[in-house]
Amino acid sequence: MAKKPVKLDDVAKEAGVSKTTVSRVLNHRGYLSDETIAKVEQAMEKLNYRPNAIARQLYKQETKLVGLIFPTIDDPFFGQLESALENELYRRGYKVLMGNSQNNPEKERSFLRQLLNRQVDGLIVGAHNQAISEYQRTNLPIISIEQIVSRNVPVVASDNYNGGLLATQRLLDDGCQHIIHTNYPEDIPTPNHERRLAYEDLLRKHGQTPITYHISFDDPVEKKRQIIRQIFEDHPEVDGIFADNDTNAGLIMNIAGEFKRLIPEDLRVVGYDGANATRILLPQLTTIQQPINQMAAVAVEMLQSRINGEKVTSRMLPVKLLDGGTA
Amino acid sequence: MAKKPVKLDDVAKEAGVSKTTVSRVLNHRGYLSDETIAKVEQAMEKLNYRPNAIARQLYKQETKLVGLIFPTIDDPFFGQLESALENELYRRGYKVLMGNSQNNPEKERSFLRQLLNRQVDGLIVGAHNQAISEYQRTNLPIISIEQIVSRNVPVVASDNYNGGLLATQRLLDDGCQHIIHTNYPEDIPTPNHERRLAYEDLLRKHGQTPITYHISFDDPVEKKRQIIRQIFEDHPEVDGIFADNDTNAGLIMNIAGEFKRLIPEDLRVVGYDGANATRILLPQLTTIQQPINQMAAVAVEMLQSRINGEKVTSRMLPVKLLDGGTA
DNA sequence: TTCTTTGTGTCAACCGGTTGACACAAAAAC
DNA sequence: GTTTTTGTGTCAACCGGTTGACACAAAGAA
Repeated sequence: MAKKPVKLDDVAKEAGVSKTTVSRVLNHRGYLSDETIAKVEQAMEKLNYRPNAIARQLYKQETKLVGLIFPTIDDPFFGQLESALENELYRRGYKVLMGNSQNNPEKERSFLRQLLNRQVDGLIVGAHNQAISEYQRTNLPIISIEQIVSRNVPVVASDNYNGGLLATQRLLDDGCQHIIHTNYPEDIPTPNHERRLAYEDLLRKHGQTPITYHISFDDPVEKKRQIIRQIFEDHPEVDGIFADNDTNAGLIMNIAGEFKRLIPEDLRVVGYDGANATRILLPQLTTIQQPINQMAAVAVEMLQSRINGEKVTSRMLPVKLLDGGTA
Repeated sequence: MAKKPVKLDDVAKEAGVSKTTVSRVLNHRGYLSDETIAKVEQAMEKLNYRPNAIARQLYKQETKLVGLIFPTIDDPFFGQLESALENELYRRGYKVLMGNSQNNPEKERSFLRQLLNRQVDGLIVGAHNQAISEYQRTNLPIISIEQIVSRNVPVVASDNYNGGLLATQRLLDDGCQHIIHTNYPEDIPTPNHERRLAYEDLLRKHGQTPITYHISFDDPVEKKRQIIRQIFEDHPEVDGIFADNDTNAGLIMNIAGEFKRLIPEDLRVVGYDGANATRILLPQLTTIQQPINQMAAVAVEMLQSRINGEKVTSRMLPVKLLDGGTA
């Protein structure tokens, strides 16, 4: 039952030529007579020959594989991002090795270590874990998205500071007097953190006191809901919320209902991300839209350059405010 | 600049032993003295040695990679499904090669052809394209999810017929007189199609005329919206809709607003899937929940069995109705 | 003392492709 | 009629690990 797979040699024997000739037919190189090509192709067809990709990779020293390391894929933002990355990479002949770190440093490290063993030609990462030393001492081409990984890894990010300004300004323009912000609980300078800085800077300039609640990206939903309820309990006067992502904005809108707040009459909400899936399910949400597909395209382009041995520098892309009805 | 990567031989030389010994240290096999082990490990550390995974794969004839072929990953259902699959596979020591067919048969075929070249140890597929002959003539272990691929590929599906019954029954119990269904436009017997059959059977049993509108999964959103508007225009009397997925249910709820229908007073809606992301953004939606994580676990378990050379048979998992407020 | 057994490590073949070097015949140039 | 060019194909080394077969020394058994 377990018949051995057909190999190059078998085809060569069947066609009455040498391995080299078959390989040449396969790769269209060197001089071949039409007659020989036909013979070889018939033999391949007859034996249903499939070349062993691993053997080729070993010799060529390239796998045409790119690893993606992100926290999860079950999320509107990351789903769209990885989907766009896969598309761009496929166009350039790369396939994708996907690793979800789940914000588990152990898993991320183990994953990384394996990919570093010449399993991939490059890496695009956006996982939240810092300080994984493996990122430093490798010369595998790496690009990071919306995340600072290491000094020598170029970053693709959207203009988070301006996004924070746009969102906060909109709430101010709406006349909100008590604007609260939710953000990811980190004091380290991630791009996301810029959103908070913009919010705080602008709010202070307008004489309001910034208040930021921390919601971990990977907390279970129920915990997120708890924190949001806490906002309404601690600050019943709140009349504007700038959420650091659309999922949280969605939760806020639901819980506002629990507290009998009408949106946008009693409470205005601005989200962040503007991913496809949330645009479809929550079209009424006003949000800051990141150019997700463009970020993917740029990241892949940069990675390709690095694989080609060129130097690249970090890039920042513009965001825009998308009008729904919630602010 | 382009310093050659360190190889097994270099480590052997550094430690003053043979390749075999280093390989043994690496794989913990055979008799080794503590002294030798220490010497070798020091040498590996000093040279920052990383074993070449490709070379190992070539000899071992296994890659510890599993390919996933699905229409897209930018979708609540598929996002959660692939996320769960990745998790389960990782637990068993497999990494994931992701391919989004985008319902592009060309891409799916090309992808498949490449993976078949001994790039992966197995495949889990849920792409919508039928009749890709490559699926037939390979003896690579394959499991399919919610999709019929080929006679010899076992399927993991949820109980779609019962899901259709539950949804339709709920609308009937609510007293709906004019129930419409949306489904994917295929006449071939996919598991999804069972939802429609259940709807039609049950509706006829209650003396109502089944009406099904077709919405392609991969249509652009605007087209989907058009079709839904058409429903309200063609059938202003509609008072219940059973959507074949939650995204469509979300669109229906939005467009119901355009037509001044209140939910659930004027119109009741039942969705399908109950994925995490939609549960968070649309908690008010009544829907049929597929056991997505469990389906992933079962699929991986089945795949592992097939890789081990055991026979497996298709499995069907139960669904349940989740109460929101829309029906 | 001689014959196992156990510990330690080396040799060389192997996995399945790719390719530079080279052989040889036929056609073209001198 | 040589010499050069062009077309066609083969040989053998190589990519970087893994492992069965085997050599040899030291310890234990007969």
